[in-house]
Amino acid sequence: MKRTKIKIALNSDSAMEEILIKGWVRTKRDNKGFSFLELNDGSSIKTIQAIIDHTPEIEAALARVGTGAAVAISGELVESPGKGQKWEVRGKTLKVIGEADQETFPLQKKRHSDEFLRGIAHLRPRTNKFGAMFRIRSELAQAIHKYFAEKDFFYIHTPIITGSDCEGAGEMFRVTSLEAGSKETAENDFFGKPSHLTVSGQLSAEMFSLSLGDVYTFGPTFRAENSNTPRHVAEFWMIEPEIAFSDLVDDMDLGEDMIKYLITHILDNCPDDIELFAKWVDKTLMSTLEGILREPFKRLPYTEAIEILKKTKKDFEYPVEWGIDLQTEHERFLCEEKFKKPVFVYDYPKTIKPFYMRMNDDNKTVAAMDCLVPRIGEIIGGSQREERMDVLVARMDEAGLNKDEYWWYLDSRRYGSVPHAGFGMGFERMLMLVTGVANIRDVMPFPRTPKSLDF
RNA sequence: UCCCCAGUAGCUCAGUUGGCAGAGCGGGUGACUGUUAAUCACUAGGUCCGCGGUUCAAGUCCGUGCUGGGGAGCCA
Repeated sequence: MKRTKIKIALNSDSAMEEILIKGWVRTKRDNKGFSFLELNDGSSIKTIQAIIDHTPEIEAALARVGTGAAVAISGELVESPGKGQKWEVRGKTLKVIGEADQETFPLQKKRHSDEFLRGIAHLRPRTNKFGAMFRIRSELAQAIHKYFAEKDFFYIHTPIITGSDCEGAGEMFRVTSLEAGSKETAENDFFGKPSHLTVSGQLSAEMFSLSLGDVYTFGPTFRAENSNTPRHVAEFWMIEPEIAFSDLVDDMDLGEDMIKYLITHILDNCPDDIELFAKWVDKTLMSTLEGILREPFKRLPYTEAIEILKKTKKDFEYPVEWGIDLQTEHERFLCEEKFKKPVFVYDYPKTIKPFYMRMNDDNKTVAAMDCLVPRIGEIIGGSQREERMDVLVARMDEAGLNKDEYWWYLDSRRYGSVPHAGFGMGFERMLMLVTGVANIRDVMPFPRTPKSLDF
């Protein structure tokens, strides 16, 4: 007989004379003459209760079963006479697939701290919370592809290994095939030049936007920053759409529409898993998400943001002046206190933004935009790209970049250049927004952070 | 990388002016004919993060290192 997934069994319309379920025991309750087992197989957050009468064989099997053990139970699916569940399995046979030593199995029938579970990241998906998390993570990834497919975007696989060592988005990890301690120079390394893990697929994506129109990348990204915060990791996933014949307003429209689509999709498709987070992790989750869906995001030019910050009576640790980059305290004030909703801040001073962002007519600001959301901060960072060859070259010279390294990038402006824009969205930060989880290490299977590379 | 806090049983934590190491939960054993993180009784369980120092005596005080957490910077 084929096993029935627990999710399917629990959704059954009718009783079943024969059923086989397999899963991990969450709890065993013994009575005189019979026992209850609750099984979870990961197909949903719910467990199915099995009741099984004691026989010598069953008792021998039960002696080897505790929390965490993997078992198979065959029997019939019947209406439960007990409270709390519609269906239960009346077991006839019990087979132990994999034992779990109760003296050493670290997961107990109680809540564990997030810190403890991080130390056993290989087992934490067996808990309700992390099982729910990783089902939602899967669904969110699928929703991203669905969203772009519906809008006729093309999915581009940009390279993980990059040869340009100055993409300007942070410290990079070196890639080499040389032995550790080797005195060989980069010319004798695998690629014959320095190579690194990508910090962004943007420059590559731009090339395909200027060919296929609307494109996106969705893949791993690496930053060798020594960041120790609940919002940063060394390896994370980023979504980077790039849209041709488009400006900064189109870019913000896309970002806002996408955030709303993804939230709606998760609320519609993961109600049981989201409920756990709304109940145990963030009591304000539902009102926060519904609030984001309800209204248009605030769109605020940087210059106006500075004026608002200067006018407010709040005592900021960092003084506000036109030309500074917004500090976390400023961003939080704008989206959590002043507007109480997601805020796009746009048209930043050119001095604090990279060379590829499009120069505005004031010659002081560039067409950049950051989307700030409550609690998480920057979830999207993007810009309209500089499509004018002469302006772009001047900006590269200002930044002291070697134009020879970017010959292919400049070619895209030399031949058939068009206005285009794009942004990067942190996939994990989106997951934090959707679930209310406060630490990015708890939305990833095996997070990579400074001084931490277990599993 | 900087600032702050923490590290005691498997987990969560208490531990007084420096004086014999504690609780709840979990585990084990037993009881119980419908339980829901079952209940009840009994029971085992410790490198007090590592190293060095002060002291008759250190979980407790001092120094240092490691690890974890929070805040900041960097950003997504």
